Amino acid sequence: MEFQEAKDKFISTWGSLGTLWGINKAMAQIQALLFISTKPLTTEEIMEELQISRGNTSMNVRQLIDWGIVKKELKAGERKEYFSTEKDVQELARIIAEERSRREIQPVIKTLQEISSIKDDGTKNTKELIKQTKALHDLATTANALLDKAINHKQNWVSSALIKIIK
Amino acid sequence: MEFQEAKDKFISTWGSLGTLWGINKAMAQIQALLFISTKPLTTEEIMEELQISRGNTSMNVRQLIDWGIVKKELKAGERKEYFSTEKDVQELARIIAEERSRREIQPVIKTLQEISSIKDDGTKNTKELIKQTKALHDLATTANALLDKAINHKQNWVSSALIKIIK
DNA sequence: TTATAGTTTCAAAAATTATTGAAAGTTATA
DNA sequence: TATAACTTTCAATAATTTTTGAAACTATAA
Repeated sequence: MEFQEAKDKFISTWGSLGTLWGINKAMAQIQALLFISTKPLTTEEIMEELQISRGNTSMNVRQLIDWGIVKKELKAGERKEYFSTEKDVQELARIIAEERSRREIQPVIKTLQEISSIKDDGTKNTKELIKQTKALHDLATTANALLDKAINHKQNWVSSALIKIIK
Repeated sequence: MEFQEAKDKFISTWGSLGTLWGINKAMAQIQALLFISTKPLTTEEIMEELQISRGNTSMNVRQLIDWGIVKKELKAGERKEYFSTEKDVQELARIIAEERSRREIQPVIKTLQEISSIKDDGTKNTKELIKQTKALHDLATTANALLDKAINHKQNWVSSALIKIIK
């Protein structure tokens, strides 16, 4: 496998993974491109490399900035904006986990909480609904706390968590 | 909030969560419906409750069975098939985590492994590609091992893992 | 067998989501 | 303040994904 092939494969693998995570293809591909780039890139360069339109590039770069994964860099004496991504995988994982918790897990926990607090009218169906949503609420809360704890141990959390559990 | 409203809210919350996980809406809603049902349901009942077509119901129930989340039940003297889902949240989480690992994480690990093993031709770009894909490969491998360890501690893994890490 | 009660399949339609591209907007500098 | 260089917006279009529904299929019982 040559460099170009490997690079394309990396970008497309990351791109399709993104879809699975609720991140769109272009957004994931831009991040992938920046992740293996040796220097910050301009909108033009991203468009050229990924063969996507200016509008698409602009919108998705903004979203990556929103997520806190991509940073804008300005070069002295140049009008163009240069973009670069977080290069440290641990930090990248931390940011993604945190955003996902905030955007997805926490709202669900809140809803489960609301549902599980409905008035128990004594019927079998209501009892089952309360019981099962409570169980999910507890699971989600615990899993989220675990994730939260993990992502706040900035350095090497995965390895240290692993060691603790495995042994 | 009354029972019916709570029930609808639960089904739609679970449905939209599913989308985020690469599971389609109907599939997630069927699972949600079964999860709070006090008895196994037939195709007819599912169609009726969720207002979806017969074909849609059939295909998505099959997928849930494939995932190992839903089981078919036959009643003596009846031709109809009844469906029920795993009711224990811990076990449900275990199955979902395991399936996601198998379907998504493991193939990506394999691809990252392939990409990071390309021949180093000494150029800066190749070196960066190798370095970054290796780093991702290591992270994914470790995270996956952690998940694997966790899901194989059938009982109460989340809580016990949490206790170990928090203290 | 044949009728009946059920399930599955799949091409077409509908719904959703992503992408384009050109116009509008912004900002730096001459 | 005018122009050039660049970015953003957004309605229209394209691509993708989901859903439908009717025909094909399967199994049981009379």
